[in-house]
Amino acid sequence: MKYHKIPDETIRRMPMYLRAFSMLKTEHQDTISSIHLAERLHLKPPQIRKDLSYFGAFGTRGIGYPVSSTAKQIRSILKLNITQKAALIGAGRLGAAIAEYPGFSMFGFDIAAIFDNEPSKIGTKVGKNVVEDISKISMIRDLDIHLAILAVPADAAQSVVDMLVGCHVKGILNLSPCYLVVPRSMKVVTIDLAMELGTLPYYM
Amino acid sequence: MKYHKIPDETIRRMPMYLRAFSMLKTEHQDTISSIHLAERLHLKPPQIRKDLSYFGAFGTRGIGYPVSSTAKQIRSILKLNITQKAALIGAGRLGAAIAEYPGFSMFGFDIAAIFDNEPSKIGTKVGKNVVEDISKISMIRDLDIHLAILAVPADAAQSVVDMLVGCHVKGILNLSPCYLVVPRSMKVVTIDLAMELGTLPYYM
DNA sequence: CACTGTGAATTCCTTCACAGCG
DNA sequence: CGCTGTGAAGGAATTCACAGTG
Repeated sequence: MKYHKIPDETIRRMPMYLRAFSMLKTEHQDTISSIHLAERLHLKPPQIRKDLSYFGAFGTRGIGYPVSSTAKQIRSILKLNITQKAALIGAGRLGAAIAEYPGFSMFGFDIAAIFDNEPSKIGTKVGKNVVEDISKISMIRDLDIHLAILAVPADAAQSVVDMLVGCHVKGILNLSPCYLVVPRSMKVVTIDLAMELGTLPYYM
Repeated sequence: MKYHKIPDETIRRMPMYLRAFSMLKTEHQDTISSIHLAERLHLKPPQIRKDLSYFGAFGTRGIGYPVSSTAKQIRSILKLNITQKAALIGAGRLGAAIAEYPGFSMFGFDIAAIFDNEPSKIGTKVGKNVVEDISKISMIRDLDIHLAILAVPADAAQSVVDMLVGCHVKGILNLSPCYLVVPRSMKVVTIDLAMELGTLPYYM
């Protein structure tokens, strides 16, 4: 295919595809057509074919996509073929839930450090990590971590982000309901539970 | 303005606007222009003007939008002017984090019941509610609750949803990484943390 | 005059329709 | 034949540009 800018929406769907292919693999299915994959994911078949074709021709005509090798391809496109270390900031209830969330490992994420500012939490174990004092946040740089998950109160989020900039963090998953000011080199994804819930009554 | 279908993306942004206007109100600002609001929200001014204009002419030319009355308008558009009761299914770590999440009240949400299937959790207090046995899920119908938040393991999610259909639930915020089969009358929003995190390394 | 409100233009994304291939 | 891969068509959302107004 000749040059095309890859739509952001396509990138957003790639992890969906990765999850689907991973699950198919555990089901010992070795190929899947765009039609059947579309059914699973509530998408249209041409959508899937076009999305995947941006990155190459992974499928076999007449058959479909080989599960195992396509999963591997997607993993390397998303740079999830190498373990991605992430730091978790905030060891409250939400932080603890995230630390023990089993779903990250399928994508190759590893929570490699946890920080909090509350003395009573520092030194306790959350998931597999011991909570460190936020003042030791430069550990993130030393450990060569480039991803952070923010599970702190909204009014603390920006000041934590400013620290993370200095630690060479490149991507943030922000769970606070607030807008973060970051350098252009940093990518932020914000998830705001209340906002997502806020659209539902409109449709009911 | 003549008839226009309102874009889904506009609906998705409305809670953002509501949050922004609510915050402006607590800051005692009484008007805001689309330019300044756009700066706060990292959007473009015409986007905001167009979004709001789908629902009417809330602004004052030469001045901007009146904070208090626009907030009220958005709240009623989203049907958040009346308290929306929600049931929380799953009282694990994630469920507990959600039960105590302070952000829901700004949007008028009230977690009115919590359910779990684990005997050790039933009867304990999480947030302001006592955890009920999932077998009592029909309480949802009796309490006239039409929203549910799903914080259960992925393999349990579909079976819970099937029960919720019978309870006349109309909207679900699903926090499990899975696709739910629901009747057309039901609206589902799924948030998959790992998937959101999965896009970040690509951009780094 | 400074801003909103809005048709028109543009950009972006999805879907179609079919050529091409195993 | 059945499915992928893909230009082209279509549709949706964003942005522009400016008329309209307090």
